[in-house]
Formats: sequence, C-alpha cells, structure tokens
Amino acid sequence: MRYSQLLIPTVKEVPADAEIPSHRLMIRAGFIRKVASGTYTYLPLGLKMLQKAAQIVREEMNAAGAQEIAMPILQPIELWQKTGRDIDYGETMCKFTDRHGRENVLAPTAEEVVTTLVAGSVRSYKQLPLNLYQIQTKFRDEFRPRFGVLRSREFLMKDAYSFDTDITGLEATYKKMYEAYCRIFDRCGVKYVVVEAESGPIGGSASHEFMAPCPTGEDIIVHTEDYSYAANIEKAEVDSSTGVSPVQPDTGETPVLPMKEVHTPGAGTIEQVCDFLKTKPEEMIKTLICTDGSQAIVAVIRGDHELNEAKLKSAADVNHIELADDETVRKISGAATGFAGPMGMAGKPGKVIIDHSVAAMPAGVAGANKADYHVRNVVPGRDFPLEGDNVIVADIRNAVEGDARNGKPLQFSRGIEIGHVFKLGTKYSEKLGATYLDENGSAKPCVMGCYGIGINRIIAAAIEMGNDKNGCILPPAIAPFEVEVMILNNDSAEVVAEAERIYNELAQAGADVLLDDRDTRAGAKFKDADLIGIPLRVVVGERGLKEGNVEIKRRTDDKPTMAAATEAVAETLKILGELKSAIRNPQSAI
RNA sequence: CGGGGCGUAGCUCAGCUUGGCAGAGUGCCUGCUUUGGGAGCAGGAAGCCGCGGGUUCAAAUCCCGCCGCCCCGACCA
Repeated sequence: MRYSQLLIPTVKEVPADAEIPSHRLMIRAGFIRKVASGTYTYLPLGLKMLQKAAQIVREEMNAAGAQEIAMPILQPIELWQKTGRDIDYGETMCKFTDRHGRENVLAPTAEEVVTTLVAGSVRSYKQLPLNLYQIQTKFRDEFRPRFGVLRSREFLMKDAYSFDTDITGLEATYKKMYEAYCRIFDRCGVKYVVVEAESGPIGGSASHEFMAPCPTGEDIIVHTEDYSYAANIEKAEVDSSTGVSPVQPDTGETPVLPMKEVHTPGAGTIEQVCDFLKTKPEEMIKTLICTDGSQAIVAVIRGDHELNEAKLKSAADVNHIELADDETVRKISGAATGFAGPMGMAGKPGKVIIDHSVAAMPAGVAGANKADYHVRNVVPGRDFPLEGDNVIVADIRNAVEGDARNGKPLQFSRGIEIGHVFKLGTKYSEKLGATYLDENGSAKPCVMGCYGIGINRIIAAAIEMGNDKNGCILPPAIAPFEVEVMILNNDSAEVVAEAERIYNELAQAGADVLLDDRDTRAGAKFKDADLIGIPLRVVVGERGLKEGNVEIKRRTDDKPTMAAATEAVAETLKILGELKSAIRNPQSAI
C-alpha cells in the first residue's frame, strides 16, 4: 500500500493523558485515537495489527479442532439470571432497557449463550467433544479504565468454550488449548509466562493465565527463580513453614506476660500504632472485619501482611466477600474501625479465619475492641482460640518477599494478562441444561472449559515489550507492515522507478509492504518509519542508486547495509524470512 | 465510590494569584528557498477559554452547581 493514501496521523507531541509506553506510542504512531474513557477508534494501521493477531488466533484455534461461530453481543438479562452471573458481574456489566421495557446486557463473555446453544443442539455423546469459539467485541464497564487499550471498556476477545463428556475429555481439550495458546503467542512474537490463576466469577476448578512479563503490567506474578512454580499473586500459595513471625519464640524460659491494655489515641492504622508503641508491623495482629452479605467473616493476619480475598473466600467457604462498613465493624467489634482485635470474636456469630503466620506468633499487639486502645502481649491460643466450631486457621494472605514454595524462595514481577484458560466443570451445563445421553442412555451434564485471549492486549503487550526512544519495535507477524520501501528523492525519476519496482516485486512475492511515496523530507520519513516500528526498511535514494545500491536496515540495526539494487528484493525477502523464524520466547516454558 | 489534578486553536501548553484587546510552540494552507534523521523565511486560516448560573461597568480569570478527562486508592476474569 501507498503511504500517501493511508490515514496515518503520527504526532510528535506526547499525549498528555497517556502514561505507559504502549498507550503513548499507539497514539503517536497513529494506531488508535481515544473516543471516550476506555473506548478507542482503531485507525488503519492499528486495525491491521488487530486483524493479523486475530488471524493467527483463528488459524491455531481451527488447527486445534475448534469451530468458529458468531454469537450476539446483545443478550437478554434473563439468560444471566439463570446462572446468577447478573449479580456476580454486577456493575461491570453494561445493561440497558430497550423500548419494550426488556432488560438487555452487552456481553462481557458468552458462557450463557453458548451453553444454551449446546443444550438445544447436542443430544448424544457421539456429538462430543465440541469446541466453539468466536472473535468478538466484549463490553465491561470497568470501574477504572486505564493504560490505553490494556484496560478498556470495549475490547476484542477470542472466547472459546469446550464441551466434553467427562473430566478426562476436558483434561485433553484443556491441554490442547494450552498448547494452542503457546503456539499463538510464539507466532505473534510476544514473550509470555504461564501462571496458576484464580478463576474468579467465571467459576471453575482450575485455570492458568498467560502473562506477558512487563513492569507496567497490572498483575503481580509470584514465581521461583526457575519458574517451576509461577502463579498470580491472587492465587499464589506459600509453604506454611515460611513467613512465620520473626519475634523471638517462646521457649518457656521467659515468663509469658499477661495481656496489657494501652491507650493509643487516634492510632487506628498499623503505621500509627507502630509509631506510637514503637513496635514493628510484623509484631502486630491485624483484625479485618468482612462480610459475605449475611454473616461476619473476621480475618486475622499479621500487621505486615495483605489479606488475599480469594483465599479468604475459599477458607470461609463463601462466594462473596467484602470489607464491612464502619457501622458493621462497630457492631461486631464494639469499636471504631482500626481498633478491632481477635479476642472474644469466636463467641460471636460468623466465622473467624486466622492466618498460619498469626497462629505461629508467640505474642503480638492487637486492637482492644475499644476505641483508642490496643493490647500488648496477646498470645494466640491463650487469649483467643485457634480452634473451635467457627474458627479456622488457614492461608489467607498474599505471598510476600521471603516466602518460599516447594522450598524455593519466591520472586515477584509484573505481567499483562493476555490469555486465560479455565476448567469450568459442570457449573454452566447443569444450570442451563446442557446434557447429553451416554452409551447407556442416561443424561449427563457436559463438562466444560473456557479459553480467552485479549487481542488488543497482544498488540499493547508487544509494544510495551518492544520499543525505544524512536518508537515501536514490532514483531513482523503483527506489525502493520513487514517491510517499508522508502522513496528518498521524489523528484528523481530513477529513484521513484526503482523504488516502485522493488515495492511491486516484494508485494508479488507475498510480502506485506508499504511504499513511502510521500513528497516530504527524508527526515520525516525516517522518523515515521521508526515510530510505526516496521521491522524492515529498504531505502532507495539518489546517492546509493548512483552506485547501483539501495540500503536495507532492520528496525533494530544501528546502521543500514548496502545491497545491489538488482539483489534488493531477494535480499529483503531473505532477511524477512530470518526475522519471522527467529521469533521465540526465552522464558515461556512450563 | 473516596482522595488529588486537569479542562484555553487539530495537538502540547502559557495566561487565572492581583478581573480590563485571546496567546506561544507545533500541526494545517499559500509562496519562495531548501532537500539523507521531524528544514528556513514570509504570509494565512483556525477558539462557545468544557457547560449552566451568579458577582461585577467588565469574567478565561472570582463564587456556586454540573459534565468530561487523568492519576492514586477501593473494586475487579
């Protein structure tokens, strides 16, 4: 295609509201423009990248035996009420009432529709396994859209849903999808690590996330140095022997002091209490009052630790958890927020969940359940019970520096979630009646899996990982063009003719090539080519052509290499082939 | 939803404290010169100063309300 005919509005100025490199560069390179918070227009180059990534996804999904379908974005809310997910998704779901007064949703995902489809179309085990997917716009009214297209309210997602007769079948399908995902991200040229993940409101028994490692990522990856264990921090489990209190253990030789109430006026946070009492956060016992909507769930963790809501949910065996409001806190603890303690909690309605690391403390400082007071020398097991009908000791905190898994120390890094695979089981098939008749004629629910890929995030992650001060450095598989042929001197008939020849021959050979035929200064063309990040550049200029040469330069090269104009096409295709086959990812594994 | 910031030319921003002609750079258009890493000179077009109300002789500027956008937090596959 010809540059002069494409809408590629590159900009020199850094957009004021873009914070991270991918967002800045996608705007600067003319890939996207913002329409409103969390919604973007994709311009020709940006759309081309999305389509290339989507095509790779499509090819690998088809190769793995999945079939492409198209489901509606507009869905009746009744479907979501059947599974209760209208509640689970809550405000995140875009809803509206149509002219007939019917409530509709703009789909954030499609389990309900696809499962209903299968319920009505599949009768026999002979029709299974089945794997259906689509590549389609999804809507989520995020609390806080940010980071450009990384967290937007409208985005392109590949969502696949598998139906098997039993768990063994699901395992096989899951493995197939997992492997297809590896091939997809390999082919796209995006680095990734696979981590264990929480399944969240989708529900199900197991899941893995594909993370593009990147310091600007929103997710925290917890892993051993060799990646033999890697998990999202929401999921990461720690060896229970690690992370125990550094406080001197009670050897029985030092007398155990009785509890002592101390006045701590206005000190409601861990930091304030530590300042006031000259204690360390790891000597504090933090008591968080939560609720599942009907009963109180009291979480007890060490002062320097963070509560992990997913772990708390599973320890308490509830579907939903949130921090209680001040009024509830006062009712349960008898004091303002900031002064709750575990003493006496076990006798109240609800559940008390105590983290392992608190149970291991010889003594600590806790809130007194009385405004402006804390208590020293609180001994777990003596001053509050570690067992009982409604008391559970469990792992309910986030992993921290110093924790280990399988005896190996854990490290922390950040990542962008670009893909997610789930084993769903029969949660949806049972609720929506997706059953089949087995060999014996008895009806059984399909065993499901679901598999998502954020297409926009593939693009953003690739730019996030591949950029320098001059612009994007894109993998050839998803770059808007593989090669640019640049006409350096538009007023030279020979230069123009030679550039056109090379451009036409490259295009005929199947290369995706852009001809920069704009009648503008050379500097501007160089800057734009670098900004867009086209992997390979062929410059046809008067100076070189006098000697019968053109210049060939990879985006990553410092200097161009000269090639005979007559060899330019062959040489370019050769380098392009090398670039395309060189793509692999260092730390994918697992 | 809580905290903070911002809203002025297509873009990046100054002007607001202390009310008094609507500004710069960049981009865009025209002409001349230039032509291998975002050229120079000259000329030009371009604004509901986010919206609504108030104070005032006079409001981009001060006051009130609303809307939008960004960041942090909370929340969230």
